[in-house]
Amino acid sequence: MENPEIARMLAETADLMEIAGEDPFRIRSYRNAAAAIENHPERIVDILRDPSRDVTAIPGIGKGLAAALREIAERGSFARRDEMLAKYPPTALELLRIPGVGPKTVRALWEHFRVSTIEDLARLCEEHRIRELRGMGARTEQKILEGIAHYRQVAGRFLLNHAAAVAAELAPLVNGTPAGSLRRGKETVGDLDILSTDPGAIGRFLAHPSVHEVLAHGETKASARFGAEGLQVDVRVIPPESFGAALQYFTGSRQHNVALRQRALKMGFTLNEYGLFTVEGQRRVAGDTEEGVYEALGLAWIPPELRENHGEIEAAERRALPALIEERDIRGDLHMHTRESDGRATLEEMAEAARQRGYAYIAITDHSKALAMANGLDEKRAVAFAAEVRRFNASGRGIEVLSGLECDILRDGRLDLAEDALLELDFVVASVHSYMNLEPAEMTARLLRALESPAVKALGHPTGRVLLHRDAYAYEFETVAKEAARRGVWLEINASPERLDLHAALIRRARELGCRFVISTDAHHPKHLANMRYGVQMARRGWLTASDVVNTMEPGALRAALRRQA
DNA sequence: GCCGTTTTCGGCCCGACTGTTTTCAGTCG
Repeated sequence: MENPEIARMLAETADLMEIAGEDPFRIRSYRNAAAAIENHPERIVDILRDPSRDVTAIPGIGKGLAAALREIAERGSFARRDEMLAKYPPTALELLRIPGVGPKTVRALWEHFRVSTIEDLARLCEEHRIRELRGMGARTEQKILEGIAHYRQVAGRFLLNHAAAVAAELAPLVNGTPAGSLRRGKETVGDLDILSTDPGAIGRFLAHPSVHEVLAHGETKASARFGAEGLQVDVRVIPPESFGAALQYFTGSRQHNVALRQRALKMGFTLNEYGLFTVEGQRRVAGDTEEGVYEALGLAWIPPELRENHGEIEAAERRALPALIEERDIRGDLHMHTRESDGRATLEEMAEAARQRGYAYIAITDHSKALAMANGLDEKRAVAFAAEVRRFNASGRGIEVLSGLECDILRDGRLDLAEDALLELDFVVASVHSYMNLEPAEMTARLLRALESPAVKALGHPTGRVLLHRDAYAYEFETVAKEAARRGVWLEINASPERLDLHAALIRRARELGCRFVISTDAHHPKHLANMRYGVQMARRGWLTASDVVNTMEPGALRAALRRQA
């Protein structure tokens, strides 16, 4: 059993215990243990198997949880979990994912109505029976229905990093290439397409232990759900002479392909997943490589991230596609957290992980005090932290650390910390974490006011969206982007797979308005630094080149740019 | 449940909003 699976088991048990109304501190222990295990570099089952090792050496694992872990390793579950599952059906966990529905509501639904599925809950709301519960009224029924609608809208879609992880496991197994929205770097993925020319691909795919619920199984295509999360994966076997055409076809997008096929017809060709053929005589013109298909259509090869029919075909015809930024252009990461607030590693550990990635610099940007739940820094701690960073840099560790802060933007647009303290720091990214449903005009004014401070160098996760969970907050993006450009405040492209904020369309628009960008992972753990690839992909989808992105600069140039901003 | 003791108990981040209440419970971050 792998660590993420163990972690999920503990977290689900914690959710069920919360529904049961058990001691909140005990529940937190389960959640802490789940987080510790999820992020642990070694397999927990290996540690358990080794008599010279002690699993309680992991912070957050004590005697009780160690016993539970041994039980999980032995039989795939543990007593507390079994007990909880005897009390509440597993479908109750899904109800918790509806915005506005929490553990107390789930418990009341089960005790009063024996309801634990989304379908039944929706019916109760429609029949106005929720109001039979104490403290619930018509407005609550309406809110729950809205929450269910939102949940259904995002159900069945997966975050980019999840699809990428599945692809990384399956593609080598089937000698395949991932296509589809994953290859285009779209922020969420509905299903995963993998193309292969290996006739044995389908057999090996279906034999994988995490493959279940086979939806289709033929000579050239198999379709199945993968893993506990159930991402649908399609594996297709393609004749080698058609591989390029198939890769093009299955990468999409649909709009891009439609435009490409129209172009082919005008040129006397017909394009499908098997190749590019002459209309007269069906003679094969291209198909073994993607480059060949585009070339035969008079186009430069188009990077997958641009294939949305948003002008890329015209640019490819003029040979005027931008030289898109690449991950290797990135020289540092300017947004990350440590244990000082809600991160899980130390300054030293984050810096070392960044150095191993080949970065020249990072900024440590812990939260500010308004985020009390994250143990955010006040002025005194922020200034002390800057001194600590100076000491670190003086010790010569092969990477330059900038002292920074992710400073909360308060409701009225003021910054959470006093300006003189902020000006002691090298890099301040200002972010909204509260009051996210203000009226658009008020939110716009709030952001404009935050941009006024000379201490603010960047605007963090500028729209506040959380993928599959929460929409962007409403404000006049154009107005704010223009002001950011005028003041030289950079817009963050937050590379966390849960956010990917800004998205492509806004990046492109902001660039037209003169903005510059910083791509940042918002890492809370060393392993999150690897999420940079998703931010770069989002920047590519926004047509950015390396010169649009400030953290492609060498350290000296970046320092100079930061001074100019002040 | 874990942890760190002032070492076997007591503390463990908390403030604000919403919808329902008439003093508060539930949810969220």
